[in-house]
Amino acid sequence: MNGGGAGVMGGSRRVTLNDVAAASGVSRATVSFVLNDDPHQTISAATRDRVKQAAKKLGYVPHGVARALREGTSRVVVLNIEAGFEGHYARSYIEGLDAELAAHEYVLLVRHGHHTPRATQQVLDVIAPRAVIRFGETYLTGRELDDVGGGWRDGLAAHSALQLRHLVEHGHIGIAVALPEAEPPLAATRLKFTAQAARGLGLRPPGSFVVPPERTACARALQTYLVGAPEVTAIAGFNDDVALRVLTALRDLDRRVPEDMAVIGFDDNGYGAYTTPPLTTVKVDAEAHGRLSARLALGLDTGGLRPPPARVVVRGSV
Amino acid sequence: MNGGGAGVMGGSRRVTLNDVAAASGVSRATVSFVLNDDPHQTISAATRDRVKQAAKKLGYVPHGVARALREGTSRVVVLNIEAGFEGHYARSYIEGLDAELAAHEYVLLVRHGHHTPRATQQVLDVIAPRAVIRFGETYLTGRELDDVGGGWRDGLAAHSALQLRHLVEHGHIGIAVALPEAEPPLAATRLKFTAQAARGLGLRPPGSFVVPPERTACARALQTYLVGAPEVTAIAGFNDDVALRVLTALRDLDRRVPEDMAVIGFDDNGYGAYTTPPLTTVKVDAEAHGRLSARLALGLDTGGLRPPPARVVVRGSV
DNA sequence: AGCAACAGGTAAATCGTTCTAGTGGCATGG
DNA sequence: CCATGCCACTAGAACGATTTACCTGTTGCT
Repeated sequence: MNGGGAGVMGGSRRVTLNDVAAASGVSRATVSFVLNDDPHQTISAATRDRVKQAAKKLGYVPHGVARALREGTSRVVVLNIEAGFEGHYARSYIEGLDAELAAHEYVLLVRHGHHTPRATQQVLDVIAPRAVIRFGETYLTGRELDDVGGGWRDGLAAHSALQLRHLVEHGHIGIAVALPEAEPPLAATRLKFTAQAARGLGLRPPGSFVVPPERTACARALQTYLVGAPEVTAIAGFNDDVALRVLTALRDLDRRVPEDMAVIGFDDNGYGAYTTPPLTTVKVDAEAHGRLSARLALGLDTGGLRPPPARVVVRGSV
Repeated sequence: MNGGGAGVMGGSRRVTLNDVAAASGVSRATVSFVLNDDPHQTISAATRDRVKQAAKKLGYVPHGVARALREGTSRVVVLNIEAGFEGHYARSYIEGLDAELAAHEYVLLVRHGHHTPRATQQVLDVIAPRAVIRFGETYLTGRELDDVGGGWRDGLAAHSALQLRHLVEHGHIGIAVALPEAEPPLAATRLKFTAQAARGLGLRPPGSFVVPPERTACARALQTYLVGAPEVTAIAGFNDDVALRVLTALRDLDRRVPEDMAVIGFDDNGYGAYTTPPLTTVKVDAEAHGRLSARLALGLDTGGLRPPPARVVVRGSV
């Protein structure tokens, strides 16, 4: 541990710009210019080399806090992600975001949970992030995707439509949407999208029902709903969690899937492969979306970044 | 928007200590002393009031970056969490950590994914966090829990033992451990704990097998293993994910659960309630553990914080 | 009176960067 | 010969807090 080579010494004093300046016999300013490749300055090649060598030898690494104080903003991007938005989409989104930011020397930090305005403000004051991304918003609106011509094509709306279309293509007309118990904002939006998609497919807007988490309650809720809606032959889950509960409930009610009732999930969470029958679902690769968010947050060119379309993973439930 | 009342003005200049000082007719230093309740300073009650009033009226909020530069460390704690450690435990751990840190005016930021040393170093340089917690380590060793007399009693070791004990209490002697495909560090440790626990219960160390993610491969692997180990009557999953796959595989192999084979999961992920039979599993409430980590990270007293013991959620699979 | 102790402050250094405003020297042009 | 411009670089002022060292009265005590 703590070998002497390059980099971080254990407890010893920081190597600062001053040290590098002293070691290479120039001023602090010059060092800064060299290391930041300031285009407005002309520095001789010789000096440039000396400075770079010295910096490397001393293991200089800029102090982000000082830099942030001076520049007014740190090289950090914060992602706020509310509880309940986890899932495959979020994971791959974070992955892409992280990778792209890292490529530009930025660090991604994620804030989980329910955020009071006060706490949010504190984050701003404490680390002065370059940008704060609100996962919920981004995901819901797909506005970022709009900016590169995606929008309805690649956003949540498109994915909702894809789910519905798959059911229609398999001959279903009576379709119901299964919603989780508590997720008002997202649920409302997605329901809206689904309704729009239905209109586009020549159907009437699908009805919906809430799936409680408890197993017997779940079966009861489903039965009650189905009694009142005998035309329903397919259920579209708000997400895979809900769809899996529906699958279980149908089994508990002795209805066969997909013969008696088709079920489709949303945002493959990985567990759908292990049920009987396995769950057909919509899978979205959000890695590119994450990268896109990163570039937008940094104000960079989004050059040709086109998220791949979502696709239906056909397993056995429809 | 942007009303004049309390708090954060939209785009206007920051309110600094200087502003407060000017407004209350004292020096910057005095303001700092007052607002930080510096015990080594004596400030008259009158001045104290004036300063506090002015600070409130102007909506002063200390600039964390400047403070971090001066103090050498910011009021941020970073949690590194490697991919593959998600689950109920991690979620509730994060929740507790977040809450406790917030109570002490600290902010929790989470770093996801695979962390190169370089990137990790950058985090340190960029935000100079008060502490960096490595989720994997904390979780594995349970050292923190040791410090309050928990240790083997409340750590991963204890939980592994609990899982095994439940099987033994239900009459099982031939026990096998099901492992995920790729998670070497954690898997090895947990296997070690399980072996120790087995010894403690008078059993020989359980054998283990790997559960591939793909469904048919999964069934094949299980069958192969069981042929070579006919004494096995119960399977302990490394986590719920694995246990659920085992459940599916058993069904695919036409073995009844729990009559022909018992299965128990680990770290209730919520999906176990919806299988047939539903999955019995070990549930750990890590909220308190998170709080504990927070206090330790801040160097505070851990006063009487005792994580509740893990418990077995008995459903139907054993 | 003489002197310490203390209350109630203030000025200025400090953290490590970035960046503006110069500075001295040399070449070019009229 | 002098103005101009460029090259290569430097001094020092920010950024916004904390904190040390010091200052100026007042008391209290002998």
